[in-house]
Amino acid sequence: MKQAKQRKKLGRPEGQTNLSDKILDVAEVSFADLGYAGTSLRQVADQLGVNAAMIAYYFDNKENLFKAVFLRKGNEVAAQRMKSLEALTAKGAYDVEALVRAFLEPSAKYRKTKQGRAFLRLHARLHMEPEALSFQLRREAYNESTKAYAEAFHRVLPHLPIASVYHKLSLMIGAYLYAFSDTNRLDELIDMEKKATVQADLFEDIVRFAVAGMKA
Amino acid sequence: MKQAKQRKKLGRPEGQTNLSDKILDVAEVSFADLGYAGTSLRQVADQLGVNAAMIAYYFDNKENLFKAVFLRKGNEVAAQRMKSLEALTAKGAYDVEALVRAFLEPSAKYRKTKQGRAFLRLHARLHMEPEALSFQLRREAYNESTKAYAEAFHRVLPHLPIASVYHKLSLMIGAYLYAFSDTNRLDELIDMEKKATVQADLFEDIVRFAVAGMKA
DNA sequence: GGATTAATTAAACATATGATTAATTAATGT
DNA sequence: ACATTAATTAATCATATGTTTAATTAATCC
Repeated sequence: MKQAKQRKKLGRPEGQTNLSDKILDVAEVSFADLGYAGTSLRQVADQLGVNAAMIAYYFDNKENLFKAVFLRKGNEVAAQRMKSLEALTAKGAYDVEALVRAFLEPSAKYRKTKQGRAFLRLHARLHMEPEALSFQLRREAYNESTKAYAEAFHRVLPHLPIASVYHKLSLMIGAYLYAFSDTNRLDELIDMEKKATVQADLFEDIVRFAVAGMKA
Repeated sequence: MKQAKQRKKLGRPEGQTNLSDKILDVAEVSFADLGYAGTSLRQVADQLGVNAAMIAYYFDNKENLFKAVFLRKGNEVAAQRMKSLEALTAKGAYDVEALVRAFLEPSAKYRKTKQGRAFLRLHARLHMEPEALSFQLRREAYNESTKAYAEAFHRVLPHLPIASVYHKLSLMIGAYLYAFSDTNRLDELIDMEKKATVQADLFEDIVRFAVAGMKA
């Protein structure tokens, strides 16, 4: 028998709840699956069994919540990319493949958890949206590292004009965004019998594809 | 001085208005720029200076309007892809590059008009959304032609398992979706001085990148 | 231990949304 | 010419939304 929606006790609860982190997690999944406009703050709060005003309490408003969700992991990705690039630079020598791996690895790591995959879906959506907010957030999180990688690629592909390096980098980005978003319907398109063949390694496939594309 | 919002004449207007096509056009831009959930039917109607009930009159409801918008050009793309593939098959011989061109050309053509570019933005968004409606529409529009191309690629790349061909095809799709969506911020990232260098041909860049990736 | 601050709920606000219905006018069919 | 059908507006419905405010309770500070 379904228990009647019991009234919660008023006022501050005992102990600590870590509510603001929980809000980020639930919102991340909702933004990933329903998008920014499709996400209702009330529904996010309901999933946590918490009053909707708590979102405003911790994050002021919807836009700010979205920023917090995106930048939480977005900044991590950018930082790890920069760190790997600096390591390669310090080592003195790198090639196209090393750069491709260093660029993609931070995102690839998120594929291992449910919450990480939600971020990757959200991330892919964000990149296909022309809204000002999306552009602003991507600028804030990624401008620095993307420019650094473009210059690094330019160093190992000196025959290409820098504009062409950016073009290719963005083709690589499109490819991995789609692959990591889990929206490519591969499961639907590949017959079961044939699927066993190559469960191989999606990541290595992407690296091979991107390396060849960059060098072409 | 702003003219007061004048009341429109009641009843059927004289002549014909082609309203249902106009609704599709305006909705296409709105879905592209604001997404499905972010699009308000009232705002679409307002842009046309028409009552919101007209959308229900022609398209029943929002979901149905979205389907109509997407399938209008989505089915065109699929049909053109199939036609090109049949032409290649009839000719007897084709290679990876011919297949890549045949697959991408129908979408590339839409880049020439404002309305076509709106479709490409909408199209890219749709592909990164995990919602059931998106999957259903992509299935309806693209399953047949995508399978046909996968088999054709398999014929010219016989050493690759079919599952791997699908993987690569989907990487190529991710790349072109992002490139044609005009959300890749290339204009922002490439400095003005450097931009003049290669305004070259975005389409040829994509073809080179994708051909190399498929063959890799 | 009393005052202050932090974390929570309940209630309400203003507004926006997708959808439906009834009335109205032009076009079409007979 | 008249009846029917097509295309439109105005008004309304029910509901959902993001946000704000006041009340309430626990934790922390002095």
